[in-house]
Amino acid sequence: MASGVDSFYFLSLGFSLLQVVKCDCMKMVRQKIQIKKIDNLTARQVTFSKRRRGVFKKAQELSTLCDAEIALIVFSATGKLFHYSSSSMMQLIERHRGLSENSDKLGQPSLQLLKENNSYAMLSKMLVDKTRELRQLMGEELQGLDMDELIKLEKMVDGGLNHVVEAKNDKCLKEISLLKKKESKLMEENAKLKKQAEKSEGTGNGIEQSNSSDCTSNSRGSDTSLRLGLPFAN
Amino acid sequence: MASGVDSFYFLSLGFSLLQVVKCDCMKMVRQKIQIKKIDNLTARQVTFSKRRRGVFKKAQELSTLCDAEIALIVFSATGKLFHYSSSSMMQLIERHRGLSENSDKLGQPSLQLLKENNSYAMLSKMLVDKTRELRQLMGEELQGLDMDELIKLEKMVDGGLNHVVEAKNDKCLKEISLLKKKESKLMEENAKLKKQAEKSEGTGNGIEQSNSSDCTSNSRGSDTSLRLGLPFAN
DNA sequence: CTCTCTATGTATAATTC
DNA sequence: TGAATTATACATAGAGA
Repeated sequence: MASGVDSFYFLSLGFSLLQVVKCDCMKMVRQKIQIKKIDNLTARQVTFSKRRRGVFKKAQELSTLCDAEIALIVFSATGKLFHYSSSSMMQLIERHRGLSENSDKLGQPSLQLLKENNSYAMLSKMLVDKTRELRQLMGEELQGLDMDELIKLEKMVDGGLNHVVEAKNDKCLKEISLLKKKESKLMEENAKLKKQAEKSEGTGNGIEQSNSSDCTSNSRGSDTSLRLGLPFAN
Repeated sequence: MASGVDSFYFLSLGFSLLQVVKCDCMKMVRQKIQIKKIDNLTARQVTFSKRRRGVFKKAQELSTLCDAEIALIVFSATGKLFHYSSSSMMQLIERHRGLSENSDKLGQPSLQLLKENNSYAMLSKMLVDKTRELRQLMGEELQGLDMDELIKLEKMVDGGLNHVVEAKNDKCLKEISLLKKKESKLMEENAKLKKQAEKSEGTGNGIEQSNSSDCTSNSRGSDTSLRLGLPFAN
């Protein structure tokens, strides 16, 4: 209540000031347009270009924000094609066909088409089911479940989590031990080479060559080892 | 120039007034949202339904204003279909097919069938993918994943688990409070009946009957309440 | 056709019922 | 669910380059 009154006063004040300003120096007063074909060709083209971009943007946003699949096809008055689809246009179109009313009307005896549509619809349904299952595992769309089902679901997800963590830890340990092995092997090799280099120090020119060639041939291995090793803080 | 300055003052004044008003009685401050999947399921559904309507409206307006032909297909995350087309969906789709890719025309008589089979195969593939995803969430078929993927998977499953547990706890608490309410109501009733029974004690045979019948009819409710209440140690 | 700029119309996020 | 409300963010008409 109070807020309504307050903002009303504010708006009144705003508008009256605006009016004053307007009388002094404003020329453009944007009209509220009505939705019917724009007469002026140029204006129509400009509007088409602007609004087309707007619609495509909105479609993309909807697809991203809400995890929806969208296909959008636009033909300009001159026949130019613009289109967008969040995934595969063809797939979306076919899915649309499969789900919306019978695509081939008038008793078309296309048995094969019928069959395909049928099994297509079935496949589609399976996909929907799987998707819902997936979403429930991710903790969404849970409102229809009762306590027993929720507990069962929790156990499933918990079990899954355990498996994943286990697999992760295994992989982690394996990678670590593998890298440690590589490390010690390389250190060994390194030490050997250093010794060799010390021996040949007397000749005076063997150092550079052997060092550089060794480095290049081994650098990939040791680099990888170090890079991968760091995150585990060992 | 002058207009710019004027309107700037106006805006300043407006905003400062607005701030004052805000401090007094405004609560809602709309945030600028970023375009990425909305986490909260309810919010996502609400946004989907709002923005979907918005996109469809924009599409219609574009079609009317600029004499364009438009087809729009939207699948919600749950697989529900929404669509619009300014003329015939089929016709637009066919036109799109004809123009978008002239890959294999000329003498291919089963072009349509081919494409349908194609998308059928694609749907099949999607199903396979979803199934694998499902199995991975359950902690199976993990051997192909590297550390990064495993960590990502763990986070996903963990998040899912949290959601499920949360939903379960909510449901549980709700059931408990409902049952407690029932319990107290029944106890009240019970006490009343007991009093009544005491009054009629003079008759000599009313007590037993009323007590026993109350207990049996209420035992299920209170038992459930106790059993469900225990895990939360309250 | 594209881009910019500004003032405005419109869509919509957040919230309540 | 769906329907309001409100304040804000965003889209876009109109004009010019």
